[in-house]
Amino acid sequence: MATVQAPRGTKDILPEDVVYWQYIEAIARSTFRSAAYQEIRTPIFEQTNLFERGIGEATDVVGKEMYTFTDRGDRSLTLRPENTAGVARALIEHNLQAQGGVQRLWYSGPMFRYERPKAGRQRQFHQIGVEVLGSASPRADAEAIAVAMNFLAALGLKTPQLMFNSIGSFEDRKAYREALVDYLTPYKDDLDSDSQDRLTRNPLRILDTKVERTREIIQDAPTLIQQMSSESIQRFEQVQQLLTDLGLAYTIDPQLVRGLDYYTHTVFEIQAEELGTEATVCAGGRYDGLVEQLGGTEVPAVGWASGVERLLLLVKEHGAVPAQAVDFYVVSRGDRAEANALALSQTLRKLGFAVELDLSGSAFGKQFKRADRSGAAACFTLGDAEAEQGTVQIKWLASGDQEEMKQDEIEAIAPNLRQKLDQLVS
RNA sequence: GCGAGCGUAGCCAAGGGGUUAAGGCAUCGGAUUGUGGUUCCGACACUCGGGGGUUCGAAUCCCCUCGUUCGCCCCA
Repeated sequence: MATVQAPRGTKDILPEDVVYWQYIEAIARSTFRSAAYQEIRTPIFEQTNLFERGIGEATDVVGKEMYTFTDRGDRSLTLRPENTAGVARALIEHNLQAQGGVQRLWYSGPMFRYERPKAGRQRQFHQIGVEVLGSASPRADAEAIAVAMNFLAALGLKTPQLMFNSIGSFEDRKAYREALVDYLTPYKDDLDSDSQDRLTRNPLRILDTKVERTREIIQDAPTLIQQMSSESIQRFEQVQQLLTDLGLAYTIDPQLVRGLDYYTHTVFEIQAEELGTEATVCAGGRYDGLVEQLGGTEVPAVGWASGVERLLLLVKEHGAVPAQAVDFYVVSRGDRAEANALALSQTLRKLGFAVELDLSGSAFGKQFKRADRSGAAACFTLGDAEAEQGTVQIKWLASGDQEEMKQDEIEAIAPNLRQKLDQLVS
């Protein structure tokens, strides 16, 4: 490409799409407010080792997807590939847990992963997520999931499927990893090459392979739940009970393993069938060890993140986010009238109206055409005659009714204008 | 990172070696020089993502490259 273009896997969000983003963000805000979550904003880049320590060096995200660079001070920095590590870091750094009780936080912003782009997957993408820090209660898990479901429901998504599993404690997983490796090692040569690789790096991921032969082998492999302590199993059952009590339908998916190392116990995904391969619209789980692993005290936590681009695909499909129109459109022609029109626009704006001023200087007919298309309720017209007499024509575009008034009366009749606008809306 | 498809105007597109690159939407101008939503007329790609090659001749064939889409991997 000879001309300039956005980097691969990034996208401009143009005004016609921004209305959808604002819609999603507004619903997120009100959903989180209703559950007493507070917003937190952390840096878009962090020290590289935060992610290495938090997410895990063996993960794909850290191993091959990070945007890492060295700054002028020779520091290794990384554009955040997710935000849980950053929030945990902020919690530690500002001693938020010392304020006692539970920290319920939410965030929204861009994340970066070096991946091959496709529909619903970009290199710069956006996540809205929540983190509940400081509670080990199964109710925290259930609440976080419930809030996620509230959010998706409020967005009007009809078919979110909640997939749910427990991957036990770190100890459970360690025991399971050994059992799994013991079981698989004799079959090593029969495994696909990816899985052979994972046998040493990340054996749990072999479970969700799609390779036929490997699937056959893992059919009879030991299961995680067999290795889980009775406490872990009890915890798993408690969360299930709570979800059931809340009337939330879920499917237990024993194959569900998250890609990041910090998860413990509860893991879940919410999927929307319509999206095909990139169907996961929200994912998360419990991460009891993360804060401690990053050098903080022991802070049990649970959270999730939702991909805004994917939500956007669904929300757009369901249509119907009203474009916001201006209240008034101001049309003018002639030097004095045009100057008056600018001043009038300002007056109206200061009175609280949304006003678009036509700057074209073209024929009144053309300007009216634009007034019509702008969706404004009324058009204010100023020409030579009005400039001469200090008047302005107000035409209500739906009815075609036109009235004339003095320019300096506008302030006085503002309440009437407001009233008319409100009537038109209802 | 691997395999495959696609790339013609702001948008949706036809055209698959022969020279004027269909059509629709949008936009702009006019009919209507101070009054809109309809209608009618007109304008709107020295050029087919970019670079190179084959050919008398390339949007059409070949190579490279960039972007995108689908599958794998992984993931929100």
